[in-house]
Amino acid sequence: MTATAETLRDRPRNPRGEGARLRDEIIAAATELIEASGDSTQVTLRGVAKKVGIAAPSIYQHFDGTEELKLAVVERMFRQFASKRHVEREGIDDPEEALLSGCQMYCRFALEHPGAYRFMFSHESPADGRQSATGAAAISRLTESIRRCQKSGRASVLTDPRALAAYVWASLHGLALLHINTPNFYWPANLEEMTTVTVTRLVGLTGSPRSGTGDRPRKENT
Amino acid sequence: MTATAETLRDRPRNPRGEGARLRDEIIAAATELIEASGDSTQVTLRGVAKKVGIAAPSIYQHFDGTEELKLAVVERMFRQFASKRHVEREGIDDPEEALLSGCQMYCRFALEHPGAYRFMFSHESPADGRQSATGAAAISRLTESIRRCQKSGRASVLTDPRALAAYVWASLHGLALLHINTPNFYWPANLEEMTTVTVTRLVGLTGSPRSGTGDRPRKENT
DNA sequence: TGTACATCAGTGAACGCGCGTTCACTGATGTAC
DNA sequence: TGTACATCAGTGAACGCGCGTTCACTGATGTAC
Repeated sequence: MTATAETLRDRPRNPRGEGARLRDEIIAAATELIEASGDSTQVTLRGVAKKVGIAAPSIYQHFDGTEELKLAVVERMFRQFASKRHVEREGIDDPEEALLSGCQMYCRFALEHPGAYRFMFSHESPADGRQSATGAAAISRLTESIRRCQKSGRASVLTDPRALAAYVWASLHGLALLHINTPNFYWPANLEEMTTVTVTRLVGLTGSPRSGTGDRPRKENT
Repeated sequence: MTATAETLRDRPRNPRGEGARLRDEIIAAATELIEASGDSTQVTLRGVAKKVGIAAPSIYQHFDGTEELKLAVVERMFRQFASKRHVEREGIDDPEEALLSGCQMYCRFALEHPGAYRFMFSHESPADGRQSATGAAAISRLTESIRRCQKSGRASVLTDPRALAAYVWASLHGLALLHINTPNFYWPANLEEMTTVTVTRLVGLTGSPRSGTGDRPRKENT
């Protein structure tokens, strides 16, 4: 099989002045590799080049090296994540529903992009600075959402909303990651339900008027 | 520096009949490498051999290859973990205190062995089978501990203890892992305190007679 | 007591592989005169 | 309108590296006769 050669021949070179297009293709290919493996060590310049259909050295016209490429990948992932959240939050007025919906979205993203999620929050992620920027935005949104629940009397006001946001984030991270990494564990419920229960208890939600997601036992197995 | 050569010369060969000793040395070296990096890709046969002070092919007398070595490392880590838990649980009668103490121990282990912990529960961990054996034991101990709290009237009985154990485990995992991976995040409290609050809320502890770790706000920042 | 042999605990050289990175290059396209 | 030149978007060969893995080996020690 001369797959590489074929691929190389297949790809038409970008028109003059639009060489930057390749940058996006490279990031996309690297993202796919990470999504597929969940492991950033799989992202090699040669591997990415092969996937894009270019020669490995061509990457150097757009990235200084592997680290810079990985950084770009993580940035893109966080942007995707943020835009997804933006779409999701449209048209939910009820504070409790909004909070739970945001948390569900978080976990759904993790489950739908396990490789990406794993990488975004791993110690390998080169996005320490960027991550805290985008991450800080997400956390402050979560904080706001919790504060709204408290103000409307739907949540316990005993704990500072900023602190609660950290508790919620940490727990959801564990839930999502373990569901991804050890799906064969005997989970008492699916990720969505566990998210609801966890957030409800941590934040002390008093129960939404429409669904009553309070402390009652759900479909958990006995 | 001829460090490698020196190391090789330094190591005396094991007496006849005790070649198996090397096996332990190899596992120990691999464990150190993982603890240092938290990344199993750093565990290479050549790297381990160098650390032990032997030639790389010598490893093949004890392990079939990298995967088998990693499996042995994870097994050892879980054994260490279990023995630590065993020591910890001595002499605590109060059910609530016992539960919280066990959870603290879990998180402390994670914080003290970040690389090991990260690897044990990562998707790279080759211990899918073994992990669920040792892991199942840990979970059933946790379940028992929660059940005892419920029986003594210290915890909400609204949820099945087995389900609660899963909730607790997942949340602690997230807490521990994020404290390890993103220590620079603005955490509202240290890991110990967050563990107490999280477990208390998830399990619905009613407050121990001696310390009152209930829903009251702790030293969280506002 | 001596000696041939088997076993044990490793070694050292070599292989092919994929990797990051460098370097000089190619060929198409726009632009100044 | 023609042509020399600059720029752009890449390429292909080559390098040194560390890796897993193989192979035949070495030298010490126990054991059978």
